[in-house]
Amino acid sequence: MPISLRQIRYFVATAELGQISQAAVELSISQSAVTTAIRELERTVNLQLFERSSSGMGLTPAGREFLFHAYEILQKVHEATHLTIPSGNVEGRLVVAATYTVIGYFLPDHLQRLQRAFPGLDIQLHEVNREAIEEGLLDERYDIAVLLTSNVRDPQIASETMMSSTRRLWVPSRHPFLKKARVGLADVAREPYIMLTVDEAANTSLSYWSTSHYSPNVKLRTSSVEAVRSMVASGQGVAILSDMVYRPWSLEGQRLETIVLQEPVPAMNVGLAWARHARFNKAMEAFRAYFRQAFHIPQMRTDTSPSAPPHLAKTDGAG
Amino acid sequence: MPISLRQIRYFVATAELGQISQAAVELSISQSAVTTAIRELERTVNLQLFERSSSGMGLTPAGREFLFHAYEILQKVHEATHLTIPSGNVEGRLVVAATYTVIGYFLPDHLQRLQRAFPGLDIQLHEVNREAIEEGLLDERYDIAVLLTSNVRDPQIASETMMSSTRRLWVPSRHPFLKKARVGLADVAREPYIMLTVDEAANTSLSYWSTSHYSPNVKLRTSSVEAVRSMVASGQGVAILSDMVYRPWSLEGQRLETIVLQEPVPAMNVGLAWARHARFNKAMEAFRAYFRQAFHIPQMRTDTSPSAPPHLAKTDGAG
DNA sequence: GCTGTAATATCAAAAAATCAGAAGGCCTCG
DNA sequence: CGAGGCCTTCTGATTTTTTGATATTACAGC
Repeated sequence: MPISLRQIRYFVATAELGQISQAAVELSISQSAVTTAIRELERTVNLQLFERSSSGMGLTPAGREFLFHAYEILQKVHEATHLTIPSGNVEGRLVVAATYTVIGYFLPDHLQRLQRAFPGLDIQLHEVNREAIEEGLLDERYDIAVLLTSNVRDPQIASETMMSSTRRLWVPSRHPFLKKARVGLADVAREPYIMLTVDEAANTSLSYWSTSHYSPNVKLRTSSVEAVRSMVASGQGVAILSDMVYRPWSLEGQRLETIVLQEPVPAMNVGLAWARHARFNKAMEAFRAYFRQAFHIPQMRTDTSPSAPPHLAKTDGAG
Repeated sequence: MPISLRQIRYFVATAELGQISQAAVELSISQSAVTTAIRELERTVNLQLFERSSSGMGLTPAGREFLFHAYEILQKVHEATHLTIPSGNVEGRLVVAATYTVIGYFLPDHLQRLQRAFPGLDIQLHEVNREAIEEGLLDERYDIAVLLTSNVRDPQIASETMMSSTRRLWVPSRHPFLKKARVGLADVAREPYIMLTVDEAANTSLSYWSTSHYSPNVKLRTSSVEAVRSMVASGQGVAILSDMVYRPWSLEGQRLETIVLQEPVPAMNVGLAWARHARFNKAMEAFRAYFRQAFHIPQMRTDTSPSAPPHLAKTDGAG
């Protein structure tokens, strides 16, 4: 018999609360219903997920593994049931420039979704650095760009931040830092440090470390967020990571805590940029509209496209 | 009302077959059951997923997006229901060395799963290059290593390949190459090329390109597999990618084909390595057993641990 | 313009899954 | 050794899902 989401939901509630009876209260159903659902679940996956005791239900190793997958499933289901689909049927070519790190760690999913949302849109992606992007936008070689907006210099370039994620210190649970009133870079400098080498993190790190008088004691550099998480969780070091890599749930045995540092650490801002003088065509509007909805930025009216966005009209009436 | 996996399964079948009646046959249930399930699904996600016509059901853009998510959900469910859990309760520390690329693109998931499977196992991960790994294994500074096994040189190092994935040429559908009897590097050299910069792909590429007399016409270098897929699918270039990044389903509008190249292109081999003289302790056995089961390599008996693996005993009786 | 065909939609009854509540067993703690 | 938690099992009630028959719609051929 195939499993159901109902079973997964009951399983997760029980795993989190450690007791079927508690889970039943949480789920507002009877406790026997939960018992049966879990029994059937165990039977169909052919694994013992819980250790039964008089004090409740404790996860077995198999159960922990299953819980992890269960979270992933529920996460995907949530995503699927909360789709916001950009409307319209845009045709045409859009020449997009993006920086290396944005292409690597930010764009991929969005490119896929854009392709699905606008099958008629032909997105030509170019990987160039910030300077070349600014030039290219003004030259009209690129229609629009995706980059770290805090780095944009040229006043003729307009930009809009889509995602800003603050950076925090990640430590294993029971780490002494958690008992301190305040933790600063001076403290961090004395700990082994796991450095993430994506998204200019390494460069940005250097910038904020250099303004302090300390430097991180780098134990390992890696481009894998998961590796950083694993290593921090297992007590091999600490890291300063942006909230972008936040996971909505933590897992037993995967104990991570975050601390806001005493010193201000710059946030990571990713967003769009375009030439102020540019006219927004349908493709550009669609691209922008997609990102606005993806990051829950209030939509603007799209009645009179092609048109320059309102706040551009102020500085450049040639829309 | 929350959605159910049943609805998702019916939705997927209908989306794939284009007709509710066909899907009903495929699912061995009545047509009206499918109709109802899909109607309810559309109602709860509040999206029109299909365009109804007298010829059947065509996906709307929202439907295509949902289908993508539906596949992900079913994929996760499949994973969750087919867990193979390494047994045992291993305690202790394991010092693991791995190369940069392996840490970045191969280990993360496995590290997580290992942590869950063996909560008592304290994995100390070190990122070092191949040479240092070989030295470190012989010095007993590292217990075991994960690396590209084809690169291992020292005969005192034993290795075991876990995953071998061949590289193929990826082209958009309707590409002229698909009509050719044979495609070689000479042909590829004339096409814009999207180069993936992970897993030593760039280096390896150079090695097989250099043995030919051609060189790729690199249009874009990126570390994102998804970006490569997007760009190849939208006709912006071709790429030579390993099967490791294979996705079990393709999506309309995401049309990719693969071609085996005329010239032999080296496969990518990832695996474990250890010093031949090393005794396998419980932690090492567990580590190895985990990977063996993860990649469906026949299990060996683990009765008399600690012990050297059988094929080592031949060359080194000091097990 | 019929008309046949092939598709989805609708509806009431039947079947299946799920649920609540009660009874029972096991364990722990006082 | 008894009370209180907790999980399990059982039964009948309830809800969901399926079925099978019956519209309804669009299209193609005559």
